[in-house]
This record gives sequence, structure tokens and C-alpha cells, in this order.
Amino acid sequence: MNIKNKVLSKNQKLVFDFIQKNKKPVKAYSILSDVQKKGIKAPPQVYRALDKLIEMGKIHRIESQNSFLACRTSDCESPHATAFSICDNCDEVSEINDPKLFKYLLDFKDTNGVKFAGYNLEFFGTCKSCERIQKV
Amino acid sequence: MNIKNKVLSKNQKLVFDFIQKNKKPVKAYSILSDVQKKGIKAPPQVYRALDKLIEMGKIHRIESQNSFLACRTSDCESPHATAFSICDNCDEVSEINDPKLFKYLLDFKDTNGVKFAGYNLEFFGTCKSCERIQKV
DNA sequence: CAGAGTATTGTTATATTATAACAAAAATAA
DNA sequence: TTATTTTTGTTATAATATAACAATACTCTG
Repeated sequence: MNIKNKVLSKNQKLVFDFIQKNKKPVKAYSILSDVQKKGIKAPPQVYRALDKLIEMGKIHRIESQNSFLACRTSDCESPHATAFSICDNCDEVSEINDPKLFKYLLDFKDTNGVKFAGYNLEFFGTCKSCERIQKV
Repeated sequence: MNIKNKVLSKNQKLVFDFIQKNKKPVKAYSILSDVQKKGIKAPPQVYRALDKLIEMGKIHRIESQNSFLACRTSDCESPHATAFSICDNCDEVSEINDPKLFKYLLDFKDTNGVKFAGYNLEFFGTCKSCERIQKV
């Protein structure tokens, strides 16, 4: 069976629920604080769940923040081809789902002609709402 | 004066020299081990030097590896617009310097029309030499 | 050159992020 | 059922990074 269609295990569900409740990416130990109220005791339980959820494409890891965000692009083709916009000011992250960008990058070949299996792209800038505030 | 043309301070030079000697990205504490032979004592001294070197564009941080690589693209226009190819197998990283890709990404606008100030792109796959080995 | 301001260094302690290693229980497949 | 895989539980520790404070060195300007 495709790993993406698997039903979540108990710990996976606890971890996923917390991540999904949050609009902004959350940190592993902030997940731990939350799920400790619900029976999980130790970091490895959280990190294991995170690994599986990433593998399933249910969440993404924001590398530049060491944080985790629920996948909102239901048609997320590949958890290994991801793009995000990150606000330098408020740390808000949103997933970019642009088929043209997606295709451009998956088709990209390096100077040796190597075509890559996946990528992770993080854009940085000021989000709309921070921009407005800064202008005032 | 442009920060990129600044002469390196003592600690910055020690840290940079070690990074530049290595073809593969190096970890902060492996840098520390090396530079401890040369007078540096503690992590903050290394991390400070790393921060400055990144700011100057002399090195890059490989987010998915928490590691640091010397910049080889002497015409590195912007330390905040970076792309790398990373071998899943041997962890080798090389900097991609493709003007077309560079332009494509700097021109990219999200659905709100936001144009970003910078980006970091990490491609994943199998490098040429690992590919050869796997075929044998 | 003096003095002010800035950048760099030194230092101790600690915060944050993540995994190793081993054992048991639960789910699934054969 | 029995074997296999997946998930869980647990303790300890590894790896990565920063806070906070003090002292020096550098560089700019009057």
C-alpha cells in the first residue's frame, strides 16, 4: 500500500493534530510540550512521528527554521519537491504551489546533465501584512 | 565599505581556511576541533565567525545538513540567492551557478505578486560518481 | 593624537535540537 | 498461528547553537 494513504498511528495523529492546528510552523519541543498532555513522554516519540509524517507528505520540515508545517496543498505530488515563502519579519511560512515552478525545477539539469530526484526551495522576503505595517 | 571586501579577522580567517580546505561541507564542531589547535577555545567564537563569513558571501550554510561550504563561485552575486546539488548517497554538495535559474528564481512572484529578496534551493539526487558505483 | 564608537575576542554556562540503543507491545502478512 | 514489520516506550546522551557579560582592538572623526 502507498505510504501516503496509510492511516495515522496514535502518536502520529497526536503530533499531526497539533501541527495542523497551527498556522505557523511549530518546533519539535513545542510539539512535545503539547503532546505530553496526551501521553507522549519523550523526544524520540515525537521525532519518529515527524519522520513518518514527512515521509507521508502530511507535513513539511522548514529547514531554515528547524520547524514543521502541515501540508496544505492536498495535491502535493511529492513531499520531496517543496517550495516555501518565509517572512523574515514574522517567520510566517506558506507553501508555494506553482505548477510552472514545480515543473521548471523538476526538469532542471545541472551542468553534468544530472536531473534531480527532488528539491527544497525556501524564498525569503517580507510578507504582505508585515509590509503594510512597515509602511505605516 | 562593502562588507564583501572586508579583510578577514583572525578568527574569521582560521574558520574560513578550514572550510576552504575541505571539498565537502564541514560541521561547526568539526571546525571547532580544528581551530582549537590554533587558539580558538569555544563554540561562540566559531559561530560568530560563521555568521560573518556567510554575511560576506565567503561561505554558505547547507541547511539540510547543518554544515558549511566555501563559496566557489567567485562571481557569487548574492549570498542570499543560493542553489546547491546534494548527493543523497555521499553527502557531497556543489554550488549551482546557473544564471538562467538564478534569474528565474529572483524574478519569481508568488500568487500575491510578492517578489522575494532571496532564496535558498537545495536539489537532491545521486551524484555522477555515486551513480557509476551503483551501476557496477 | 585623543576620544568615541564599533567590531572583534574571550569566557562560562546553558538552551535547543536530535539520535542511539535497547526492550516490549501491537498490527499486519503469510 | 507464526513470522515479520511497525509502532511504542524509555533512558541516556549527542550534536547544534546561543545568551550574557567583560575585555581588547580597530577605525573613524574632530
